[in-house]
Amino acid sequence: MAVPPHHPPAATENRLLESAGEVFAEKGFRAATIRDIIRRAKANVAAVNYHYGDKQGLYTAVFRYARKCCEEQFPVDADAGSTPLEQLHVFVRSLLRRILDHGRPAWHWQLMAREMMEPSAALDEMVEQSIRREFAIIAGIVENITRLPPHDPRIRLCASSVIGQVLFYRHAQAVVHRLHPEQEFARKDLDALAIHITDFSAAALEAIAKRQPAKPNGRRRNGPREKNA
Amino acid sequence: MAVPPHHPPAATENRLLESAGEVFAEKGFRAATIRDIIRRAKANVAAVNYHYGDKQGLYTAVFRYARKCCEEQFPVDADAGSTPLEQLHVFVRSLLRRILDHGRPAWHWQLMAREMMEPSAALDEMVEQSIRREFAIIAGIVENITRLPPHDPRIRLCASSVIGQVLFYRHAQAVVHRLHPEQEFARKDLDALAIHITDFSAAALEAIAKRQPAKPNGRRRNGPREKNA
Amino acid sequence: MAVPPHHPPAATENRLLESAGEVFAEKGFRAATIRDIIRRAKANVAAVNYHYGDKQGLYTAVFRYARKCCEEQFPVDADAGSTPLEQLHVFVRSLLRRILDHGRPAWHWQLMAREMMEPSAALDEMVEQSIRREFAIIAGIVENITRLPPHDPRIRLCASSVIGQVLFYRHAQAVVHRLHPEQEFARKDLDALAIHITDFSAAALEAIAKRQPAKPNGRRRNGPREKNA
Amino acid sequence: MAVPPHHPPAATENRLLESAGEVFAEKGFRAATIRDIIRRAKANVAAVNYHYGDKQGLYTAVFRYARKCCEEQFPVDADAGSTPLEQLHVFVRSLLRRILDHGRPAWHWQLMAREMMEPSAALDEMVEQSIRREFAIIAGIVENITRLPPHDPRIRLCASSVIGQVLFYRHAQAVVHRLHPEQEFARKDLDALAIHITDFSAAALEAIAKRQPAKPNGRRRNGPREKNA
DNA sequence: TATGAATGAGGGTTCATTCAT
DNA sequence: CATGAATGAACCCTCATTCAT
Repeated sequence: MAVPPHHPPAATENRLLESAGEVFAEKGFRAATIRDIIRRAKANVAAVNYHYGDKQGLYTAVFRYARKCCEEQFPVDADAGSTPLEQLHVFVRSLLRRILDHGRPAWHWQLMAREMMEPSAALDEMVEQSIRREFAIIAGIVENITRLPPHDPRIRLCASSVIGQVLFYRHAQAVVHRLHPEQEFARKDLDALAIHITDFSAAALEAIAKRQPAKPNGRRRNGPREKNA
Repeated sequence: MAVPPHHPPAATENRLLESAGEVFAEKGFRAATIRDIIRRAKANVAAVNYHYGDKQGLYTAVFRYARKCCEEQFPVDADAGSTPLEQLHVFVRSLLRRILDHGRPAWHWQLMAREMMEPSAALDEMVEQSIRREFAIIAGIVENITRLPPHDPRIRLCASSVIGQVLFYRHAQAVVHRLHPEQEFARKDLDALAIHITDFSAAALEAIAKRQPAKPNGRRRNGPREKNA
Repeated sequence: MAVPPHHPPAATENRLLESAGEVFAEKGFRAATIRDIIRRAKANVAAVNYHYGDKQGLYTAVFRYARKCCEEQFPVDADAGSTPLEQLHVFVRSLLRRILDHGRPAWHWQLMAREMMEPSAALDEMVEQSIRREFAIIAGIVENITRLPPHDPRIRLCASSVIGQVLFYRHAQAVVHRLHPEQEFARKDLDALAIHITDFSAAALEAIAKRQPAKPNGRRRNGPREKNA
Repeated sequence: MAVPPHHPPAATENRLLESAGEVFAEKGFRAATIRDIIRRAKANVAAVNYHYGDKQGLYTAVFRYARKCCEEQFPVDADAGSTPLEQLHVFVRSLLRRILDHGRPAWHWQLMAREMMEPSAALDEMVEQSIRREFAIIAGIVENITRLPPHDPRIRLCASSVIGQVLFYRHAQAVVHRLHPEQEFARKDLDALAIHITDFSAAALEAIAKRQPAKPNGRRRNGPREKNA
């Protein structure tokens, strides 16, 4: 007979994590109730405290679990795409799919969005363990396209501009639904969105690139005079 | 002489709205407790119920109050700036200041961000009463720059791209702080940010314009709406 | 010019008493809220405390008001009816109408019923000021019919039997409605009920009367042997 | 040997039911406070919510508990007593004891009285589950004594007259105490009362019987219902 | 005299957590 | 290991009452 697997009833823990992820994402940490979670997981009310100490412990466990799942499902392939522009496209499309596609775990990025708004210790871990790396990737792509010097602060700004365009559809999804009900978020719609964001960003970045080689002689705009031009 | 006002007109109500705004923005609707709010407002537990019916009533009142303040403080001047590019800059800078500058009420956009993530009836009102109008403004600016036909869906996408870049600093502020602690958000930093976003977006929009079949000087939506129809 | 009436704004007090009577009768003392009362009376929230000290004060005032109204509307005519049996009929019918007829003040006996179940100081006053007199009347009638000696305890029992049959339709009205939905309580139904109760009681009382003159030789029943007769 | 029961089976629940019964009977549903109940039951505030959902749930549970107790303590023996008159006596005495004797649960009929005055869903259940059956019993007895045809409405009136005499001492107990302080309610006093009410009612019913067109010995509804239809 | 804003005690309910089994 | 009954703190809300006007 084969040795029984390490933790036969780890099944309970997994169900707990899945349920907790869904509920936390749906309702937020405070509004989520343990009883809601254990009901979905068909577990006992004491199971949470038994396995994770308390509600907070379950929450952080959920985050680790989510990151693990996410990494397995979307391995970071920094060099997908042959040209920088293609890399940009792949990056944008991948991010867009991850945060909006109804794939598993669907609740991961909803949790992230919540954490961004109301950070807890979980966010620190998230930033260090994955976000920083992701940001470096897009920064690298931006650097390649713009040919800006490696530590030019504009790289950071441009990377933020790219990411901001993408995250908009997660953070402001409710507003988009209300303003433009015709906008859907099926796979093909996401890919169309990715193309737009890529084009938009590419044009901007290439404009910067064009100003680059010639060295900063380009007249920088100071902004319009405040009132009467 | 007029009779002195019955009470310092609704002093308690105003204190309540201010405190509630802060607490709701900080903790969210659920997590915010009435006791916290009335403690800050130096009011009584029952005051909320008396003036606003219940917690929910206070919440919507806070939103209306915030919108009123916001409109007084930042009157919509759709046509500030002489050229479309300047209009773009004014719009971006103004939005950035509103959502990040610590003007009064400082908590307004934090509340908005929460509503976007977890919409309630308050968001519907907000969309209809102000967001839709704001979006129309930036869409108009985009239309002028790109010379796209009025209802081209790309206008909506581009407008979203612009707004997304701005909102990023509100919604993902916590992440930005952690990734780039050197980024500050004083007035001058915001203005620098506005310049970047404007430049980035302008380049992208002008690239689109260039691809357009130079439908020559279509009437620029520029001057004030004709007064007397 | 005639002197203005004693209390011109006694109108407010009257509206207050009327409203309070209705609400107290409907919901009971505890469940009735001052705000409910003043809303119906179109009065101010402080009016109750101003005029009657507190809720309890209003309650007792309502009772006095109710008794006054009742006495005006149904003056006690102990000697209505020429024969004792007719007196019995008049008494029963009158009581039945008072407690069930939808006349003004409709809520008086509902209040009484509540007080009987959960006595307060108001009941003491009510007993001394009217119930005792009413009971003496029916006791007198019973005495006349049965020819029992004036202080025979059976008089009290019989009077209670008569009254019990009548009150049943007020106190157990809800049950009657459920058990016998066909039973209605319009004026004519009440009068039919009165005839039944009178007949029923008269037969019982006359049976006692018959046993009377012959002196207590009638075998008194001890009740059935407990199990096997 | 069986495992020892997990807990003293629902000891808390029973204490809760008993305390709740007392408090509800004393103060009524609205005025009764959960905190009062749990204090008497030496239980926790949340126990009520845990076991019964909410206050209302506890209330209906109390009613079911009371009925169960009552049925165990006073099993319905419709045919106790050999003659109809003896049956009448047994019925009256039994009802009187149940509603006034301080048997367990002492508060049951006080609750019932409250429900009759201010009905809730609990009354419906009570009517269907026990009152209707009880009323059928007394109606059957009345039918046997009066020899009225089975569905004669007078049967219902007479049964109501009997029950009304009994319930009077429950519903108007407070008035009786004030009017006739000498009336006591010990076991022997109740039995004396029962004799009076039986005699009073018997005389009335026999008078009706005498008026009946001697429809001779119609089958007396006496023996047990035939077993096998 | 009459008003309505303000108060504070206390109500029902919810919830994370613990503990004996 | 796992359970479910039990706990107590804290929440939102209601209400009679008061006070300055």
